[in-house]
Formats: sequence, structure tokens, C-alpha cells
Amino acid sequence: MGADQIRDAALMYFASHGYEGTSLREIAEEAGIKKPSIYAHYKGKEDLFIQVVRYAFEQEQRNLLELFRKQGEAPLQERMKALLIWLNEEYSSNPAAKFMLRVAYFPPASLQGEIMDIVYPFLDRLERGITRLIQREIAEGKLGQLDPQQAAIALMTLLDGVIVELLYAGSKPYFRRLEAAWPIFWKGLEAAGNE
Amino acid sequence: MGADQIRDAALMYFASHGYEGTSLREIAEEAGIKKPSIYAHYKGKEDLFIQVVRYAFEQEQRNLLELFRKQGEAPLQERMKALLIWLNEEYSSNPAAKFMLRVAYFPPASLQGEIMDIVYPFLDRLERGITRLIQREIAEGKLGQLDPQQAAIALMTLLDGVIVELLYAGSKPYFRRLEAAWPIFWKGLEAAGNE
DNA sequence: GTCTATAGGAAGATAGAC
DNA sequence: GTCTATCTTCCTATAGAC
Repeated sequence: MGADQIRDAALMYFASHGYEGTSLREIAEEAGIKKPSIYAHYKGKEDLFIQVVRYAFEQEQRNLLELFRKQGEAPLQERMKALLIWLNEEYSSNPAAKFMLRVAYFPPASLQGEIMDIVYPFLDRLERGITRLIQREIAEGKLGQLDPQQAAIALMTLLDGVIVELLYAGSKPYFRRLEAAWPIFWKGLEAAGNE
Repeated sequence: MGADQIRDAALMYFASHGYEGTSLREIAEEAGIKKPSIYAHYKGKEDLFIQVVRYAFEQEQRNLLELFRKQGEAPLQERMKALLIWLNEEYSSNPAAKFMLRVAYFPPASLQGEIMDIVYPFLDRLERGITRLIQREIAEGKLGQLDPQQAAIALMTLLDGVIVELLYAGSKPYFRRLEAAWPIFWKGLEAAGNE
């Protein structure tokens, strides 16, 4: 089906040039078709963009779920480290990740509402998932008596801080941040639990 | 001089709609002039954009320097808290801040090189400044024997993590993150110094 | 579903009067 | 320096043949 190739080409261009910075001509060229053929699969540029947004967030949610499922009952610190290493591979190789960040932070003005309806629930699910991980860790006595939601929010903050660097500067600076920030953050979590 | 009004109008639009999403017509309207009058002050859209980038980063550097200078010899934790509160006011009211983030993370493809020549030195100076603050804190015995550069990188990570939320979700979620992440992070810094 | 051809409009940029 | 008028180019989108 040609619709998938159009979607993938669109994802690539939208990720690196943004919505307004991408033309349907470029997408068509990348997909190996002529521009008007896009309209046989999508109503127009806005429709194509929204569908790409939906696709990217669904894919990423699936990937995250699979990653967590694979880890089984490993302790929180191991799981987080695996997540952070996975993020590097995912965000370095996969244009969908860069696209998601761009869309979340700087959505095209005309589509902001529709996009937020996709982005917010995704982030809520992620935060709730991390909160549950921490709750379990506390229940098993591996982490002191700290507020699981506070800890989850703090973890999300760390995540964003390193992801932003991954996106901006690449893998090497990302790991530089990770190796500096992670030990300090983890010590803080343990200290907060021993109060 | 009309050049300043054009620059301010451009800053506003570039910040919220991006480079490709902003037209010279919109900027001219906002500045109260006609589109061709822009060319009496700037060579074209690219020139205008680069000059706005330079202006925004110079302003922000000035503001940051003044903030740090005003704080005199206050301890690190107080200074960081003041910085974080200042960030909220700055980023909520000042389009320059949003513009800077957008430009740094998603520069227009055609101007990426020129923009990075402005962004990288700015971030380097910021990291070096924070490193010096921490070194002084250690020298005065207020912080244990931790690696000042590592601590500075970790602090920058926290900064990005909360700024990203400020930009994305606004003041309230920003403080929610700050209140969750800051105590954990600070305990981690203290714990890292007591090893 | 794919194409060629083209409509219709907005973009960046310039010419030239005042 | 500011304007009106205009050029050229590119855009999204549609019509209609195959």
C-alpha cells in the first residue's frame, strides 16, 4: 500500500523540517510518487500530519510497553537504566522520536488542540506507569518511604533533561549528562526514602 | 527607529510560529508598517531571523549575568532557587525565552550552522558559570568533596527538565516538577559529597 | 490509484515614485 | 524610509484522462 510509504516519508520530513517547513512535493519525492497522488490516501496536508502524529505516538507507546514487559520483575534502578539506554538507540535511529518531541513542544498553531488531545494522555500514562513501578519498589522494601508520585515526577524531570540533550546534541553528550546526573539523582531518591 | 519594532514583532511571531510558520506580512502588520519596508532595515527574512537570534541570546546572557551578580555571595541552594523562580517569570512573560528554546532545539534547516555558532558558546558559558559556583561552594566547605563539573552537568539536566515543562505546560506544572525534583536532587548532591 | 495540467493564492523579494 | 505595484516562485489543492 502506498499510504504507508507516504506516512513514513512525511514522518521523516516533518521531524526534521517541521510542519510548515515541509512541502507535499518533498514528501511525494521521498515516497517515489507524484504530489497529487497523496490526495488519493489523505485528505490534505493537515490530515496527513495528524495521522502521522497518531501513528508515531501509538508506535512509541507500543515500544515502551514492550520494553517494560520484557524487563519482568527487575529492580527499578536496572529498569530505568535499560530505559535510558534504549532511549538513546531509539532517538538516534528513529525519526519518530524526534518528531514526537517536536510536535509536543512546538505544534503547528492551527492543529494545536488536536495534537494536545494525543500528547497529554500519552504523558499521563507514562507518569502513571512510572508511579506504579516506584510503588511496587516501595512495597517490596527496596526503596524507603518516599512519595511515589513525587518520585515519579522527579524521574520524568530527569528523563526530559537528558532527552533534550540527546535531541539537541546527540549520543555522546547524552551519556555525559546521564553519567553525571543519574548517580546524584539516585542517591537523592535513596536519601529521600531514609528520612 | 523602526528596526527595533520590526525585531520585536519578529521575535514574537518566530517564537510562537517558528521560522517557516511566520510570514513577513504578519511581522509587518504587527510592527505597523507595510511588508516592503522591512527591506529598508534587513536584507531579507534570513537576515532578520539571525539578527533576532543574536539579540535574544545577548539579552538573555545579560539578564542571567545581572541576576547572578545581584545575588552576591549567597549559598548555592539559594541561588539556584532564585534562578528557578526567575526562570518562571522570564519564560512566562518574555517571548525571547521561548524563542531561544525553539531556535536551539529546532533551528530552520538552512540556518542551522549560523545558529549553532550562537547557541553553543552560550551554553558553554552557562555550564562554566555553574561549575564555578559549585567549586566555590566546595572550597568554602558548604558542599562535600564532589566533582564540580559533574555536579554542574547534573544541575543543567535538572534545569532543562523543568524548563521543558515550563515551556510545554506552563507555570503550575513547572512548580509541580520543581517541588518534586529539587529536594531529591539536592539530597543527591549532599549525599554525593559525603562519600 | 496514478498521472499531467492547472487553478488560485500567498510567499519572499524588487522597482521606483514620493 | 515608506509606500504601491509588481515579479517570480512555490505552495496546497482540484480536474479529469488513463
